[in-house]
Amino acid sequence: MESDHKIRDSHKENILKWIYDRLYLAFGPREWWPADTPFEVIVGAILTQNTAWSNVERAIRNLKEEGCLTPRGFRLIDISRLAQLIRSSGYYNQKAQKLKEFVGFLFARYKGSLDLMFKTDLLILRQELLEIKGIGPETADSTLLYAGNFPIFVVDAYTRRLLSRHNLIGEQANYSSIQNYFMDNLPCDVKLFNEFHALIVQLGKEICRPKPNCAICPLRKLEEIVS
DNA sequence: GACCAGGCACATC
DNA sequence: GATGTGCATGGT
Repeated sequence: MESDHKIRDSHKENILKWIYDRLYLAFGPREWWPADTPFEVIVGAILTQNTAWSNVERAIRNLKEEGCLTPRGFRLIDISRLAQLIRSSGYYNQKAQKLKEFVGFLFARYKGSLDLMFKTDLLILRQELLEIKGIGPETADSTLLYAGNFPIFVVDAYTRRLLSRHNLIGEQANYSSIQNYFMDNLPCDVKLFNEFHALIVQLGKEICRPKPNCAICPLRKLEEIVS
């Protein structure tokens, strides 16, 4: 029984390694997250919720031009002005509120310092982030991995789609079960988690979304090894 | 003009 | 616990 699990687990491990290798070969290092500072990563993670990244880029550009893309800048800026600057990212009233919630937390708990915040134990900090209104599991994990360099796997719509399309997870799989699928079957490595998630997003954006084109998909032979 | 995009909170049953 | 709904812009 236990050996059955081991066989299954090593199979999963091999599939994940296979997927990673193919994606890395196809797309190369992604060098994520596309941002200049950890704070910009967090802001981008909130702004990209259910929104195309191109819409977020415009918002980030506005924030930089305004010179307010810092914890202190966000603390001081009027929320209606903030909403106006991030308008292109959609849901701008909600997102302005979320950004204010986050910096409110950052100052109340960590004196406005991300360095201090990221000195906290991973699981404790993750829980704290999840308690902030507007930060759910994906935003929390993006923050932890891409801004804080913590070894945690980010699950998003692309990840879910990839696994369910290839029948690697059930229809009903929730966030943490998908996250565990990766983290239980991969070495716990920040660089690997960073690169893998970025590659999955690249696959979704470049190959699957524009027009599903299996002929050029780097994973087109996946079915053959998933048996 | 419909449909989609790197979610999340909240209401209702 | 599952399911539905509001939030909103810009690209295809």
